[in-house]
Amino acid sequence: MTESGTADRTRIERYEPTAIEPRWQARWAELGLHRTDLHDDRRPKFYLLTMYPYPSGDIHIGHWYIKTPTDAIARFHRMHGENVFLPIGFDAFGLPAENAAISRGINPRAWQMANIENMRRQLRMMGATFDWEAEVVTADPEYYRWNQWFFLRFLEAGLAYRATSPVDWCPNDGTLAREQVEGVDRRCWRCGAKVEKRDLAQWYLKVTKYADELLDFSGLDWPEPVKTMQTNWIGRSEGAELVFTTAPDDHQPGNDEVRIFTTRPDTLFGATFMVLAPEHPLVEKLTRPDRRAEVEAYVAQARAETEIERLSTDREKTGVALGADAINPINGERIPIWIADYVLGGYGTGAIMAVPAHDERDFAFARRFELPILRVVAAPGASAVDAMTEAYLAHAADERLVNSGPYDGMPADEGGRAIVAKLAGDGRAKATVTYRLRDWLISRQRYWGTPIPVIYCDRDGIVPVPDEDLPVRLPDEVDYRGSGENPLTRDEGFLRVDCPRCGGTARRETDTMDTFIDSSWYWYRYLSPERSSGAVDPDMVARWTPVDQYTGGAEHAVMHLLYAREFTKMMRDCGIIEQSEPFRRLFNQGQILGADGERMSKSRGNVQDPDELVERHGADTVRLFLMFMGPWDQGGPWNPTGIGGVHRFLNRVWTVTLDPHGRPAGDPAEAVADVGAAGRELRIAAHRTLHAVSADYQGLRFNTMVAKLMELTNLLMRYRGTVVADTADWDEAVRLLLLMLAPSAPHIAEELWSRRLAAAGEPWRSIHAERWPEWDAALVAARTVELPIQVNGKLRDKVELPAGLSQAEIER
RNA sequence: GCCGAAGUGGCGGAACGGCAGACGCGGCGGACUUAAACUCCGCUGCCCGCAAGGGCGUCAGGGUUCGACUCCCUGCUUCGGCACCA
Repeated sequence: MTESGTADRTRIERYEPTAIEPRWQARWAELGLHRTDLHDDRRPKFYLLTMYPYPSGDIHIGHWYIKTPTDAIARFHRMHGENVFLPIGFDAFGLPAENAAISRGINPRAWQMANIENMRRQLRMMGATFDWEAEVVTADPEYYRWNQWFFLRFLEAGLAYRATSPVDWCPNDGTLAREQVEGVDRRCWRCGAKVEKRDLAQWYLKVTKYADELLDFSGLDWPEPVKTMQTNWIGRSEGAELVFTTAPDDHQPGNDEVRIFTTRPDTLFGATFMVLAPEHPLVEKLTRPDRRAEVEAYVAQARAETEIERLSTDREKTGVALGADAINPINGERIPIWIADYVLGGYGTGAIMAVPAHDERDFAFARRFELPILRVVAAPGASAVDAMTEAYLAHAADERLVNSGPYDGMPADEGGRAIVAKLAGDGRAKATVTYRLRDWLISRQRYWGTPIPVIYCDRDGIVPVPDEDLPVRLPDEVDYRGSGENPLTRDEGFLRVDCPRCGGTARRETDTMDTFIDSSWYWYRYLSPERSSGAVDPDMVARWTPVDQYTGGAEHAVMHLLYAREFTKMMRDCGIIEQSEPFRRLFNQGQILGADGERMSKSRGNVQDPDELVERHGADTVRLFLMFMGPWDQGGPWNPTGIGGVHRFLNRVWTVTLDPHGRPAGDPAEAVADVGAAGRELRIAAHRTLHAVSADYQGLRFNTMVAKLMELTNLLMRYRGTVVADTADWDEAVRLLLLMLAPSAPHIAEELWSRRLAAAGEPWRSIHAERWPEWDAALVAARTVELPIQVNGKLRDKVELPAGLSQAEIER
């Protein structure tokens, strides 16, 4: 390289990314650079997973933002001698395809497959090293049959069940899981329509069984916000279940048990009324005849309540008295029973004891309906009888029980325990734990999903489809005219089936599964996508999982990322795998918004098409620009202003590599006084850059990684065309620069590497098969430290001192 | 309301408790060019000053420290999540 430079300094080839990128992509495909031998156990494995895309049609720059740094991670780890597996697939079931099919009158499968074909092409343009051999497409019967198979295993294990209860219902998507209802005004996560309640028989997965286990994140390197969100979502709450009984009156005999959940058993003496959820099973029985009309009207209103604006939690409380009383188990006092929508049917026992003195909501309710408020907890010195203007919630260590009979004067905590202990004696109390987390409702009244493999027989009831009859295929030719109602419900060919037990005429379940089922295990399938004898290959799963690094958006913190953990635990409990957690390290990259700061969407017209950028600047520039924009977890509005700077940087890399001796007209080359010192400066800079860049790659800090490569390149530019460019130091710096650039800008690095090899007369070898270089620790360590001398916080002077001095020596 | 994250030049953003503003964009000036583009070089936080130099600066206010963008407290703003969870 060094001697050839002088010969041809005036006319080096220009950097033309579009000329070199397709060539190297083809070459890598030929070489199988991306392909992973999953059976190779001589090298440490690195399972790198990126959330598989939904094939919505076109890729936008947001896909690149997720995927190209992920490819850089893959290449970085390969250069460390690891056996990296970076698979890709498509999340092909789901509503958008079905809607598109309805509006265009084409089959969702055909539409989806065309989209996938297009996305494959666009993904390849990134120059990313996805292992396409491992691809899965969830709408493929050979994939979704295993969804059905899992469902049957869960059914056998008692982890799947059918129940009728009020469910969240979206007019477009049908039923939704609880996580899929968003916001105060309760809208569908996917289509934004308002969600209502409906009573329906639906299939559930018993994920609440894992509530406690899901709270344990030990051994997982996950972002704190995601762990916090999941923890809050699971909502563990310790307290006690207390049993009240109904008092007899003229209209009913009483003595029914009403179980309530409370976190404050210490306030039991302060319970001045009781509130049931409107849907509580005892409402009907307890309602006094003269209250019936009002109660029924309230229940009906509560049922429809999601259609009414629920603008804030501090809207005025509503409720109705049933006209019956309950008996407080601790003191035998009669208190009135009300129903109110602020008590939720699905949480705890659907009933509460109301202690207005010590609960904000109960306080507001008591004020509104003029119910008594009795203080039972007070700080020392506070009056036990004064009128309260707000609920007293404080939980100070020195507060004492008052108005609580024999428990007066006890510290609140201790009093609570004593009350529970007392009532526990005759079975009227027990310490319990309640969770916010609900079982996962997986039934969807949609066509484009995995059919739930059960059959309804008049004689045998619910009959699971036998394993050998899987998959239950989704018919391709269906009539999906109309309002979007599930066409399976009128597809006779699909519906009619013989009962596997009695052989009689039976009907198939027409609901399909939540598509989050598909995404709850796809990374296990990547390990054996063709396997027909089972959903997953247990040996491969044992060897390759948990996933070492997962990358994707944070928007699924309590959806996909929670479902995935739940599903893994269910698979484990069915003996399918041994793992308990799917993803060891998680990174949530930010989201690229449109230039207007809104989510990119075709309808807003703010979508940035990457093809266009690639055509103009090349894939390497686009990749690097996305990494350079800012911290990867940050995202932000799309602003391409700086992309030229990144392109110029790559141009300079091109120039210092191919034309070290050139000097552009107009650039006053300075004479280098001391070549040795300059070379040493270059060497130190190169090794320090390597040290820092390695750490940045490891920590996924790509923006500073690129900045450091720019700095090194700028330094090389300074010595370009001087005698320094003839030194071995220069040559080494360029070599390190290319190696460090290789994971992020793989095409230009490969091109320049090959030219260097050719110039040196060495046989070609891909830069991506090179080992990541090692830095010289002596060069990285600072020889001297500049110590600022400050007086009263102001900089007065600086001294250069050798590193590693003791404090006493410095002070001297 | 509760939980979480974040507030640094004109802009995107850097900074183990130790020279705030790396790197890039934009801007200004210059070289090259018949000219322009490209490329290259220099300057570019704000204020005062011809200059040397000085003052002020990391949302606001307190605190810890020889020293705070960084740690602690209080408040404000923005973004994300939750939504009466007893």
